[in-house]
Amino acid sequence: MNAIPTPDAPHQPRRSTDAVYAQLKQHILDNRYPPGAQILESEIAAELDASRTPVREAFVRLQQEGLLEIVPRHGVRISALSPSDMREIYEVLMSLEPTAVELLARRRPDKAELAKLIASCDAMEAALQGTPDLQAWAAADEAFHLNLARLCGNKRLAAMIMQVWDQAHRARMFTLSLRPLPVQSTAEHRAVVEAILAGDVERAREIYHEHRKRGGLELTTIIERHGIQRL
Amino acid sequence: MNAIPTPDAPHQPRRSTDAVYAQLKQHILDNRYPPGAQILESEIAAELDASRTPVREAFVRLQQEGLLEIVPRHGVRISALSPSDMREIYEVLMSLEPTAVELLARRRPDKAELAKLIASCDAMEAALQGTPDLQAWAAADEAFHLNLARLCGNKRLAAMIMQVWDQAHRARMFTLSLRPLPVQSTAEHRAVVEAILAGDVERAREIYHEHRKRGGLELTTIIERHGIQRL
DNA sequence: TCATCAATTAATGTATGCATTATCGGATGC
DNA sequence: GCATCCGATAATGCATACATTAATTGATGA
Repeated sequence: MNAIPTPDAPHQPRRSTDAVYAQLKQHILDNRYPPGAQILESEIAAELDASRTPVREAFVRLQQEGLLEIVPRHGVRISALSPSDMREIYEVLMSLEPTAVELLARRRPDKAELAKLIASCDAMEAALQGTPDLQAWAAADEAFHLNLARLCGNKRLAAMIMQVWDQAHRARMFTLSLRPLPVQSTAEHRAVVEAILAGDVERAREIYHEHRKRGGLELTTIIERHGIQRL
Repeated sequence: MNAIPTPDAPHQPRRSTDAVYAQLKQHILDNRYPPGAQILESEIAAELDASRTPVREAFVRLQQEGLLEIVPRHGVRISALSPSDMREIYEVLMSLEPTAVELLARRRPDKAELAKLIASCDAMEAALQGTPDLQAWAAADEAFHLNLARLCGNKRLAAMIMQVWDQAHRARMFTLSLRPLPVQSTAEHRAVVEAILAGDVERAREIYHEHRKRGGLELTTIIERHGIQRL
């Protein structure tokens, strides 16, 4: 009779599908499967020690996230980003991320709530001291934006930001060493946090919008200058 | 006269998964499966005359779209929207849709390009003449926003708008008869089109933002007044 | 009578087999 | 020599069988 069995303890049973999904996604983000590459169900299945069924389910999930494309009867292809795709991604981020900042700023969070953001700022600054560690900087940058999305209080918004962020991950990593040292970018992050703490919603939004706009421009400039067509 | 396998024209093989997905989605949007309902793989499979495999794939896709939830080992439940979910959805739309309008307006489209939007405006006005036809109005409203998303020139942005729009579909239908006659809303649509034609990017964006803001406020008011918790 | 627990039932998760179809290679004809 | 066609091969799409685990029911004892 009880139609809704609400489990009090949502203990997560290990599903093969989840493991395959997580590893496959990691491999794509790590550029282990290069963009445009065609991959086979059975290869992945053998590699991850699973059958084709969970692999297929993972494929469907990753397709929805835009990380690969399922071409019926042709197999699966890792998504490659064109310059136009990069434009799309940055347009979306320029829309969503300032909104996330605004939502967060409106809540008037205290320093404790922003601890992770502040830590990311510290890490970014540390990464630029002395010999710049671009990998470390990128990781801190990513953590900043991830936590910002999480903190905004809107799960859908957060999920959407993280989705396009993931889509652009490889492109960001690729252009990391081609762009100027992200000193300005680091300062902008710090300024956003301060505007949030000061309760200046409009300023926080504005700084962030400019930050994203500049970042997008920088990236597209690099792409054009190097004539990159797919990444 | 043999069919030469043209690499650029992939004739779409009819996949069972796609059919199951489309029908299942339609049934959810039509409220045939009520929110919160638990559904069984085998039931759907029998109903749509397929095996469980394509049904499961459709489930995964629909979960990614937020229309249902897969609770491991517990089955599948049709998503129910809480007032908080509605807030989230409108926050996302208030962010994305004005951006779509802005992108479209910047392109300086002519009347021909906006034909579908103008037709939707006409249809909305016609639906309010004499005895109001709310169903017809809602269909025209939906067509307007859908085409706007398509026209903005950003596929990712469009997909995101349509996704949350679908999530809110049932709630909109439910509250359709509870809200005041959408005369103001209809006028705002027309005003947006005119601002786009006039090339006034900022005004188009502003009108649209207010339009969405007012719509969200209206809906949340209704939800609160009626004490609706899930829909 | 109620609570607890074991055994049954049933549904999900996974593996595998089968059928369809795309790809590739070779043979044939011009 | 080149294009075309046919057959072999292999990979996907779907169906189904099996394993695992959750829900249910009945029995037992307090």
